[in-house]
Amino acid sequence: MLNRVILIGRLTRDPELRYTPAGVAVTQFTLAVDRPFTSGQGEREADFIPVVTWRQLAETCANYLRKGRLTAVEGRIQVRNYENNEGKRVYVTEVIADNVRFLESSREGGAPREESGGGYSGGGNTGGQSGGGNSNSSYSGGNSGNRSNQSRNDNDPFKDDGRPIDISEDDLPF
Amino acid sequence: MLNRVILIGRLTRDPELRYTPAGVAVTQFTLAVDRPFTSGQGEREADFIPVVTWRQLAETCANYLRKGRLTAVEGRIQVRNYENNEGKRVYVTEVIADNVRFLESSREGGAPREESGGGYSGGGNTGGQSGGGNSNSSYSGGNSGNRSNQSRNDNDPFKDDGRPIDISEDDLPF
Amino acid sequence: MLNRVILIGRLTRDPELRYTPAGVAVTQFTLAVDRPFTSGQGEREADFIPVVTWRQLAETCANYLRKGRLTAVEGRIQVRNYENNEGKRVYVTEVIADNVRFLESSREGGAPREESGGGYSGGGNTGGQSGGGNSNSSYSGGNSGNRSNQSRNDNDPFKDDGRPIDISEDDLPF
Amino acid sequence: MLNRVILIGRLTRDPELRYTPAGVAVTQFTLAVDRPFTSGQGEREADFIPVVTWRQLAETCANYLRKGRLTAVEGRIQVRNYENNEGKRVYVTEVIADNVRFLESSREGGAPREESGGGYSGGGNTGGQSGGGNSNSSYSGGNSGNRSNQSRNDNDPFKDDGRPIDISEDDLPF
DNA sequence: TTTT
DNA sequence: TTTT
Repeated sequence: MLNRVILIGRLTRDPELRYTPAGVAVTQFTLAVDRPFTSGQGEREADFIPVVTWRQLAETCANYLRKGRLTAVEGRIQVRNYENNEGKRVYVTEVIADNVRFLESSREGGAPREESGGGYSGGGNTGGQSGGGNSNSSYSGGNSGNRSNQSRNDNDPFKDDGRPIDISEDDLPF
Repeated sequence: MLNRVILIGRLTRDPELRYTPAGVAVTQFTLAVDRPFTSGQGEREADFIPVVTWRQLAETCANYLRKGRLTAVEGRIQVRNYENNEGKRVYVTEVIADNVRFLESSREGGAPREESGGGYSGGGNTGGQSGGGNSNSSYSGGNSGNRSNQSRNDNDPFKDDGRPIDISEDDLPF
Repeated sequence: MLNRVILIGRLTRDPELRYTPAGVAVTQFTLAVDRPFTSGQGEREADFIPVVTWRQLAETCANYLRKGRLTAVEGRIQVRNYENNEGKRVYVTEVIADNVRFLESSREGGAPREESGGGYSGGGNTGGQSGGGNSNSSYSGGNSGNRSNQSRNDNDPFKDDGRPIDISEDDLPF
Repeated sequence: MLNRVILIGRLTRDPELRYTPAGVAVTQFTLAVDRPFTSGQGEREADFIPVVTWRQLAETCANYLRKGRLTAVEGRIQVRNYENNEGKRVYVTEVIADNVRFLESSREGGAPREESGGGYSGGGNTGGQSGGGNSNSSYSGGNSGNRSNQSRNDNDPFKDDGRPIDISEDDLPF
């Protein structure tokens, strides 16, 4: 009845933009969020949390987010499952974001911006923050609750095999 | 750097209380949280989100929560992983709760209270809400960020096989 | 850049529904939220937090919420200010809710339902939870960030003097 | 029963550190949080939200936060009230923070660091981010729910008149 | 002015 | 009284 998540962390890699067969944009990235304590061995650990955005917000994330950037994400936890090759049910947990804030612009922290062989096909993702400079931009997406992209396991309908995402149109609740 | 989750949903089963070898209480349950929209087929779906509590809060949850009860949970997302029998890395995502609110007392909604063959060994979990009646109780635990219990997959160090949880003491960050 | 509030508490009175001159519905109520600790004198205290909802969500809240009901609210903090009669600036802080969950239906807890002399003019607020029984209902409003209603001080443009709310149309950001 | 706020915004001024008569540190600052929409006149507005931190977290905030810095805050809404000189009840709403994240280090954005005549007496607030550079620091305080500092109105027991805060010891719930 |  |  209520499902709200807020995360601040850094992208572990450049975001991946893909499109459903119907042309709906989906961007996936993983946020490394440091834990607020150290492990028994005194090491600082992090949780690596997969995040999914849809439509306009997906395009914006693909254009402006990069590996290493500090980012705030607001959304809800979604648990989907599918049957893998061995007939075993696999559970995938992701945060479906409806609000993403870019806490670092291109000029500041994070990894150096390498526009090269990114895995995403959004095109035109040059330019960074138009106004540039120190103003941390922020974009927020619609309330679109959604199915989501994830590419960890075999037989995953969202697995990235180079082809468009294979889901029926009417499985998309928008 | 920031990781906050708030959920309201209903327990899918009675909670399971177990103890680490060092005697630390751990309670696991799953919250069914209805999605705020219907699927393409017009069905109302839910996310089933595993929740873990530790120590005093674990005891209280085991004592007062039951299948079907409406419950609010505050915590953080934790992603842990382990290698399964086939040498494959398995990822488990859970909400480590540090605050749980019982939105229904024994008298109200939820499933009827059946004290019988619960899977937990906490003992003495009778009594329900002392004052009972209409006062929704609420208990909050320490800040204990923690390793967690989960019992879906083979080789999971937290899998419930009847024996105490098999983790090294110094893997427990408290 | 990010502003998110989640509250669970009880209504201190029946909600008040009013309309802007343009006919936009606004409902105001106050949530009593118990503090998680006791005061120096050992008394349990509460914060009384004003909540404002707009449009469809306002109508639904006016119809289904009543004094004493346990309620969850999601929204953002808004601070508005105006000059009072003595030329002093007065600050008003409210939670603008975009999501409200009714954690108790009419049958359960809360105060008895007295439809009588309510201060709101929404009309037709009979019926309660259609399906009734144990299913806690929940309604969520649009993303409408908004100016808001409040009736504490003199000269407050939102003060309830029986007449419609006196604000210019183009002060309403929707 | 549940009261959680998460904000990201910029300090409108340097933080103010003070001490209760018992020597407990209290730091107050205001966060400017841009609204996610524009006003009827097309202007981007902000909410100015007062934040209060206590004890160790108060010291850390006074040492490392400065006007203009992008900051994340986690806490709860508190509404306190007192009678002013004219015998009128005044309500003060603040966010009592238990977790503050410094999203910009001294090197990056924000106003230039002017250590001079700050209004706080914490002393030794030199050094900035030790390691400096790109690592955004973050400090989290205890669960201390607390009475709080604020200096807007006459007769406010927390008003800053240069002398220590005038509250009875046993009004401090810790 | 406050809820249970 | 407000930040970028």
